[in-house]
Amino acid sequence: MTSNVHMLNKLVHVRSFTEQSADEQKTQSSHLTLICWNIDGLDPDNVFERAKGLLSHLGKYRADVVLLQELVPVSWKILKNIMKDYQFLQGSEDGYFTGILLRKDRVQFLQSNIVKYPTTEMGRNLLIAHVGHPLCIMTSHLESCKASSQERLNQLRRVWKWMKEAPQDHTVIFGGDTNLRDWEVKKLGGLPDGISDVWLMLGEPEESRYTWDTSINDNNEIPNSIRLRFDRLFLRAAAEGAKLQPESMTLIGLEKLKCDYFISDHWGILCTFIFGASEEQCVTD
Amino acid sequence: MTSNVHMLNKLVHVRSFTEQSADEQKTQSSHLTLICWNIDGLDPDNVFERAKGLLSHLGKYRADVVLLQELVPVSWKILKNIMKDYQFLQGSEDGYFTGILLRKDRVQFLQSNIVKYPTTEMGRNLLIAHVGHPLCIMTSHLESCKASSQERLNQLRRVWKWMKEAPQDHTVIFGGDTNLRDWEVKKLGGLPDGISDVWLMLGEPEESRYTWDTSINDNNEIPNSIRLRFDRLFLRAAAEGAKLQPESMTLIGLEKLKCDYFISDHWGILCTFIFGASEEQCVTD
DNA sequence: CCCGGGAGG
DNA sequence: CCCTCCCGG
Repeated sequence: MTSNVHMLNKLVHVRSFTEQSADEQKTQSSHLTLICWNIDGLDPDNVFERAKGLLSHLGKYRADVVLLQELVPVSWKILKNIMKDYQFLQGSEDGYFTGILLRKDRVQFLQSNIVKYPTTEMGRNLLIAHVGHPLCIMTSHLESCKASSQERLNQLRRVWKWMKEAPQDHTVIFGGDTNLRDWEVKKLGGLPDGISDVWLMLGEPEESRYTWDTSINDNNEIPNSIRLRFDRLFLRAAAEGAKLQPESMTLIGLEKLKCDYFISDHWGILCTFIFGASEEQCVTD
Repeated sequence: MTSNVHMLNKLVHVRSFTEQSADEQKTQSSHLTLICWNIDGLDPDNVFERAKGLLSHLGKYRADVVLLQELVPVSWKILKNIMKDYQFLQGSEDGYFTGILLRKDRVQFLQSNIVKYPTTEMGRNLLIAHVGHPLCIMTSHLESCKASSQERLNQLRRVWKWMKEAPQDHTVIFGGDTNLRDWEVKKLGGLPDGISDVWLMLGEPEESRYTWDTSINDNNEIPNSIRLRFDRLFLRAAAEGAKLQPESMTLIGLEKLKCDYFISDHWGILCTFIFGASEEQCVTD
């Protein structure tokens, strides 16, 4: 394990994690950037090259907030050893788990919280970080597989409940691998009042619809072409004051590595938000 | 195949199919008796002993109408060769199929009809017989297995439509293996106006609720105890004039054969109806 | 003809 | 982590 970390420290361009581009400085005060990605840490194939690819993306975008799912201890250690300018929060110590990475010079960590799903059979939970602005950042990897729809929807209801009950002065951003099918959200009566799906807010851009797509991604060697929007961001606005508006959403990790694998069987989501006055304020002020 | 029929002709007491009990004569003018049974003709085990058991029951009750599902050509030939006093109508020539058997001295056959289910993947259809009184008799074996719920409900809607649209002077009796779960009927908004579930009309007698019951019936070697009301009778009253009222419903085929098998994995339904004046007539005449 | 799990595509 | 098929319970 330790030698793996050393090897990767050599492989990646550590430089990229400490420098800051001019473009980035230009926008940093008005924007929040976020990456959400299930990195398929359970797949034992081409672990090093895939980790290298992941680090390359994380270093390229230097997002303010990184939400990861299917981390395993070895990948966690690798990231932690290289991304020294991020605060690391993990959903669990062992098995596979989620993580929240907060860029220290951009978001001020205040406190974190782990919420258990009482009936999960896959060890899933909800990881929450309260940070400055104020923001509440959440991630989860909801129960996998079609057959676990009921449990997944239980977990989704719990996520939505926590989003609603977060402090009213906080903007709440949830990002995760929801494993959701559209009919499941419909079954719950659609999104609850006050919670928005960021991809819907952006007008359902077709090019960032499917985050899991076996018509392109053959990491899992699934012969059927199946495309699903498993990975989603939800937003709950703060009650008043400055609001956060989604600005763009693109998918990352779309390129094949030399080993003929993709970084993960999921694409990553790169999303930018813009801090702005609330609509109410625009009208009334 | 032919030798099978000969063997069974020797085995069964053919006598029972031509004699008539005193009790039967007493009630025949006022009552209609019906048997509905999925006889599991696809199960290749103990075919002769099970067929013998079936013939024994059919000879014992000499029902006016017998509705069978999962007949196969060999069982069809056996029954046809022995039950000479019945008119035989079959839903199909090959594979497995449904049949309507009409006791010639009790019900007058007028015409029959086979209605295709356009999207069945299991070759299912609706078999209809118009007989005197006038009655319209229907049977079907709706799409099997939980996974085929959607197709099964399509077929159920079609059955109900045909029941509703039968000539208004006819009483309509449907009996078959519906493979229905209660939640599926609820999903359709319950029984449509004008169509009744005979078991419900009789006050939901607990002892004839489950027609498929692996807690007792081990023909399928299913270790879990699962009880379902797959086999159902529906009734649509004639618009006016004499009505048919359900009187009793009992399950048959509950006893084990010497081979340690039951006749079928389904119990049979034995149902009696009584011809009587309609409620309206009772009040107004 | 139930359910769940495992293999293969 | 898709789906279907098959098998065992």
